[in-house]
Amino acid sequence: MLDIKFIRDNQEAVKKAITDKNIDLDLDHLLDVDQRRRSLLTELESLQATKNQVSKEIPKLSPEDKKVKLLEMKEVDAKSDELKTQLKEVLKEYEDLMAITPNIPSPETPIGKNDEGNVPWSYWSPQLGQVDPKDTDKIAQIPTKFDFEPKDHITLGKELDLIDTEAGVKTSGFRGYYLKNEAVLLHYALIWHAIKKMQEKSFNLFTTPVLVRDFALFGSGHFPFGKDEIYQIGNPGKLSDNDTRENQYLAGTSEPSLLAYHADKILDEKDLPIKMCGISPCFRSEVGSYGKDTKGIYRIHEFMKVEQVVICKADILESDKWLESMREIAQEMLMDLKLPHRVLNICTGDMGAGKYKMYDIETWMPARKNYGETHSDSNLTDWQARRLNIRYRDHEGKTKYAYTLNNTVIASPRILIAILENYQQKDGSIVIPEVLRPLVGKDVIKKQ
RNA sequence: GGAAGCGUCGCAUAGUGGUCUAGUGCACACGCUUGGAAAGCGUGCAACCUGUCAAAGGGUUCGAGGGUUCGAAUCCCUCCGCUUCCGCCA
Repeated sequence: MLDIKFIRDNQEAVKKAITDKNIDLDLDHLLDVDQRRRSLLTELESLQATKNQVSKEIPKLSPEDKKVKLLEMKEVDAKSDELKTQLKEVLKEYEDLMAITPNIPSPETPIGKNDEGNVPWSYWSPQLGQVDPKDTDKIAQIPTKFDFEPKDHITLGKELDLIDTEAGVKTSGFRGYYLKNEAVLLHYALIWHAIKKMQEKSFNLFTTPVLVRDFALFGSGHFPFGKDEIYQIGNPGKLSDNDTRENQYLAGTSEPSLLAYHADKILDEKDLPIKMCGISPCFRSEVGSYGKDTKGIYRIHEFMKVEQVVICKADILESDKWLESMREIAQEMLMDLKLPHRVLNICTGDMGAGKYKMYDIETWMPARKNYGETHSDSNLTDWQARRLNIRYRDHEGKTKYAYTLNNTVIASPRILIAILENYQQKDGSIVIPEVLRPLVGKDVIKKQ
């Protein structure tokens, strides 16, 4: 959500954001609705003021004057009923339009229509370290080299009895899966490694509700844009269509729950930044991507994620700093695992309405012969905080909307694809990344 | 599933039809005081609409909506949310 006053004062910038982010919104229409909203409010409030005034005088009036006044009031009531009806409609439209008005992207954000407009920002491999995105020779050397034909994670998973998608589909439906044996150990080792890291970096740890209310998903910006992506639970025990009790939803990430933890609060500037780390199962319907990634465990309906969220004061420079330090944490995870990866500066068309600046981190997945998205780092400035009413009192005693940011720490089992495929050996075994060996309890996964 | 209660300006609380222009305490900000601090004293401290360079000023808002009434924080109805107790249960 943007401040309506900001929208009025910065129409060109907002229009540009709408165009660059491919949002279906006519800003002039919103401004027109806002104008009507305000004039109706003004008119209604002045009628109310008249009524209040008259009500005060009534007890002092003579019976005749009273009668006259009461007749006048009948007209005022009729008029104000009419205005209320109009206002209700206008307000509904206003709120719907405000909800989809995008945040202004950062000056460093590339302008582009879709993911093809994303710009590589840096590369990393265990051999080369940090690689400049312009150094094409070095970039070509980043992918893991094999002196044999590498297998994909599906084959590896089957041969080593680690992943069973056939049984998963039988039980759960399309995109179902079971993890087995060492894959289970790897899965939880990754999560444990991530949690411990976040605690060392003085993030507060949370297990979060996955079953959440509408407001949390609206607040994070997952509604109304990504509503299809979210599983709706409805009201268990709902008796009829007239039962208007709130629906509940299965969140696709712990971000909404972490943010909603501070909804409707006025924090103290001294308590900022608030660093939160959430661990939760995540559910995604993937309705928009039926044909994509239909094999294996790349695109699945349920997975586990360790997520980082920062709530900081309303300062672009400070929030930029947090975006970078959250990116570094995510990269540190991949460096711990010695996985080649790259950071993309996400363009306007691929970044989502609420975002100010966004990086994706993609990890090398040999069988795809490409990088696959494993992390997503975003600065939303005050766009989410306005929706969730997360404010703080600054050193002058003024209340301001806070800035919010989020990034993945680790999402599993997708990251297992990179581990299994990059760490596979000629003999069909898989070496376990060094940092995870103490947790998994062995060095290599071999065929029985 | 059954029963009862609650929702007031960041927090806590007062207010049960006109005196509410919503009081008080805490927290917070500024000032006075002080060697410095605490305490004390004073002032300020909600959102929105209007107005303005900014302000002053005016107006609306007591979970949401509707009703009764000349007049509602207060009475009635519906909804939303919360709490407690009983039952069932991992």
